[in-house]
Amino acid sequence: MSANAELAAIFAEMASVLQITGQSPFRVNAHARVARILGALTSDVAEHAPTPESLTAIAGIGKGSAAKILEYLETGRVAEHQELLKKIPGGLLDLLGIQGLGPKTIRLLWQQAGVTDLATLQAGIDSGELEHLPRLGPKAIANISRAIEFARKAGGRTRLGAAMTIAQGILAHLRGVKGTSRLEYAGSLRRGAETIGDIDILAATADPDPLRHAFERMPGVQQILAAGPTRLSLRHAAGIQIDLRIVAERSFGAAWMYFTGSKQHNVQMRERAIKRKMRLNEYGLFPDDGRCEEPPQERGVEPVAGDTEAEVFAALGLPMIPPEIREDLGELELAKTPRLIEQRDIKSELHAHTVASDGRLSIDQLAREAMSRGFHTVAVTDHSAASAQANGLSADRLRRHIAEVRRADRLIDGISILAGAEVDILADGRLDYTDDLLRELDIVVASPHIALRQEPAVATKRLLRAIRHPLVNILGHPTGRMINRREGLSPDIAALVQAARECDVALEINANDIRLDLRDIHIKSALAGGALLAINTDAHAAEHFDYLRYGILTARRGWLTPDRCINTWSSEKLHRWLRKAAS
DNA sequence: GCCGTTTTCGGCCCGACTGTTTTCAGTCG
Repeated sequence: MSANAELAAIFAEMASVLQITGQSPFRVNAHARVARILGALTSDVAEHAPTPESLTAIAGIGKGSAAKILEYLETGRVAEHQELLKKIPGGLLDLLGIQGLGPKTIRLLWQQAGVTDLATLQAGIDSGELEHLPRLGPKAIANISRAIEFARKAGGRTRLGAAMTIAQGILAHLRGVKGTSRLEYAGSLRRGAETIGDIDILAATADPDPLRHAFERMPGVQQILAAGPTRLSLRHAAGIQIDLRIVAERSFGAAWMYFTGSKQHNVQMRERAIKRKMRLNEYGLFPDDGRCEEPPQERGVEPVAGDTEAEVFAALGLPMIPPEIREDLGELELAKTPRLIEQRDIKSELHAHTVASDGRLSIDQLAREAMSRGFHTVAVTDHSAASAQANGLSADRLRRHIAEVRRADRLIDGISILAGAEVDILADGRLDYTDDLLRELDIVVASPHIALRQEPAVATKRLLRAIRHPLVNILGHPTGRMINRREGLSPDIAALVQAARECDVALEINANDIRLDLRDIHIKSALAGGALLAINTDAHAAEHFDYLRYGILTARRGWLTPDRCINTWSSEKLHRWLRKAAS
């Protein structure tokens, strides 16, 4: 783990302990915010010999946190963190993850019933002794019990692609309900986060009842968690919570903005409204008339904006900020939003497999699928020999495969088919094919598949060696991580970026939603460091081309503009770039 | 704990819903 990630974990843990021990919520927030900031930094906090001044220059980090960061960099620990951990049983921190259990209740359970972890909580529920605690009746206990069961079964956050599929199904189901004029997904799903905690759906209708009934009775509903007039919340058999919020059409923009978040972005937006003598909530942006006893929408105050998100942003003097970058990471300081990459900008697929290795498509089928997506170029990049589990190609098989690709390229009009390979980066950084063989290819994607538990320094050296190989064009899924399955490598991204820029190698954003590698903050680092990026689906089947949307969402989260992505280039520019690398 | 075109002290976003409550605390997003 990088210093940034370790420090982020320390601050997050401190926030949790402070919460359970009943400290000021503002102090808790301050720690949580520092954790978030550190986790999203694009450069290593240990670099450039940080000083108290350089650290407090970062918004949200004050003198106290700066001192703790420096203490960690010097000694490898934060004394106050260690002290805090002694104050409560470690198992209590796990309980914060259970839906419906907050810090106050956890403290109550601990101090008055001796609950110290998940096991003692479960025992307390089973024995019935918790029901005698103040504010905890049979219903509350039953809810906690079901939440534990759900957390155990669901096993954490849902992958972006899986959540998107569920959300589309629900939208399709609700779209048929009469009177519903608008229906959209929001939340972290709309922001394109790599994993989704719950699916947020927003609807506008003049007649909420039919919609509420349709939502509660749709297939897969396991438990209704809340069902008010405008907000419903339920658990779905797919192992994810789904929230529906119903608003009037005139509030849709403000509500969509609120429901899309992120939470921290919303806080910043509302504070900005206050500074401008206005008040922002999910019903609209209202002039502040100084009366705060009742919210403005309930007093018939005419909103300044609210129909559309663009209106609300404009009324606050902001450009339309794309959902993917609403993370309170500097987006409100923009005078003009960068033109982020879009799916229609993509004109080539440069990493795809055929039946020659572990794909399901022939060369011909792959080419026609790419053509149907409007691409001018597709690269056939089957696995190299070391990937035996993926039926990787020996040198002889690759030579015959190249000939077949060239033949297909001659026979099929309308797209250029490149002969390439996804060549394994061996544990020491050597490539799995000889230079003579690599020289016969139009494009080389070099990727790590084995030895993915290497120490960061070893991994960095290994990947740098691959980037510096003169015949490599793209570094494929650089960390090899698989979401919810394996962590992958943690190389020094800044070092990879610098080498990639010097060697004119593109770093891949693998669009398969189990990979999404590089991830958003790495993309930001790559942009800051001047490296090129590629967005590839790593298709093994026709439908895998659909992964592109997840690659695009991730790229946008990294603020990627089309010019820096080689897949947006014209055929001429792309092929010139590839030839230049070969010469 | 952090921050400052009203502030170096006194603020710190805003609303929906539930359960155990006779008026609201806790949780969530």
